[in-house]
Amino acid sequence: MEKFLALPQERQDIIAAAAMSVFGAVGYKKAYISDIAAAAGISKALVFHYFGSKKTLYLYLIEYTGKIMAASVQEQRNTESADFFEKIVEAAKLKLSIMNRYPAMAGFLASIYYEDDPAVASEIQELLSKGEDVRMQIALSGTDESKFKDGVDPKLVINILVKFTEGVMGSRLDNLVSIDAIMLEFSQCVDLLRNNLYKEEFLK
Amino acid sequence: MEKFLALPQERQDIIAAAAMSVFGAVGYKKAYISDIAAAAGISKALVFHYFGSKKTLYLYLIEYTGKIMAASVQEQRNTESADFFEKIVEAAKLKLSIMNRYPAMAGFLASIYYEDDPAVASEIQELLSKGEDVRMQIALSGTDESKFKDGVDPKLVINILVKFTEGVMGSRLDNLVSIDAIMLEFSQCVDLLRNNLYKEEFLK
DNA sequence: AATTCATTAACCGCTACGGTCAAAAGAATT
DNA sequence: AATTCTTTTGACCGTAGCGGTTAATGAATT
Repeated sequence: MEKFLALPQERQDIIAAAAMSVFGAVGYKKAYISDIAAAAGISKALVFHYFGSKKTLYLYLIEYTGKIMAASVQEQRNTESADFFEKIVEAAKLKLSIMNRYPAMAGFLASIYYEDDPAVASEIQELLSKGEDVRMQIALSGTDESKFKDGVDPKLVINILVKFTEGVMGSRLDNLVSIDAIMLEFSQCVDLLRNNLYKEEFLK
Repeated sequence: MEKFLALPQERQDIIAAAAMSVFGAVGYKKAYISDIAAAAGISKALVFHYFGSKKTLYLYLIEYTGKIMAASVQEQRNTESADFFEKIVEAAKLKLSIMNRYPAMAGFLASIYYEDDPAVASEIQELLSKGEDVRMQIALSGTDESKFKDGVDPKLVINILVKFTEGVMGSRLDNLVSIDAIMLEFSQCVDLLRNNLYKEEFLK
């Protein structure tokens, strides 16, 4: 695997993205090295040259994504936005930026959760315990309920925002709209909600 | 295929669900009859006895789901709710009820969209042209903009609701929460939005 | 008991998988 | 330009397992 790590970063990204994409789409067993190689635009033999075996590649990806997730959560902790809506937006921005750099990662991480092939099942638990979902951590942490208008249930607002965010993230998986456009739209929507759900006096 | 159609409905449902689930998860080529048979709790040979070939089974499912979709859209047309929010709720209810009866159908339909195996590619266009997405039809049809408060952009509201709905539907795919609970929560959220985004005089 | 029909285990030919390797194709060095 | 060294691949191997068939099993019907 040293061979692979000696490659220029850009090349590593291409290959890792191809592998994550294929593994994520069909799971460990049905993810064929030939598919991954084709997606990366290299020969099958070269993949084996870099990683030695399919299992090694898979485990490398788990470790790799785990590190990125951990670093992201860390980064999130540093931006201590006070306001509830701001937190949501920050979390979404972070996740979108990750998905921008590693477009296939979300699908890969999701697939790990369901993977049950005995060849790799045991090694998976490790990552799962570490890489908690970013959004939930943010959304569920101390909401300042007093800011909401009377009659507005904060739990429902959280639910709307979480599901809305999931919907936005989901739509990103396929299509071709730019990150910036999505993020702008997202911010506007969140603003609209804040403007109409917060009491007047808390609108900045 | 007459053999299959002669089966009790419940049995047909089990087998169709298993097939949709596997096809939907991994696509036509990597969906093995042995996997489908195992998921349905029957032998591989029996699947061939019912359908003759993998392709026949696949095409049958496309036709089958197409009919259900068409019937649903029809049913939707009959419930002419006047109000925008009500329309959203009605559409979501309809889709949830379909997903309740045919849990694997959403995934299967989604997968059809990306299917590019030459063995079945041509036959797929047929369904795609017919089975337009239910939500969009509803959401984008004549919105009564005048009801919204000043400063509330209806496009953003539609976006929030569509993405929120997608998020709700997506969460349904995995977990075990009951349809009713989801639907109740969903209605509450939509109500909350209406109560805060409509002008006072339109809140019934 | 003979007939019919649903169901399957065992099988067949063949595709294509994971993995190897010798050699082609480039770079770098002399 | 010849030589060495590294990167990359086409062709190959053994084998797992695919789509599909068939003979046999068993339950029900007459």
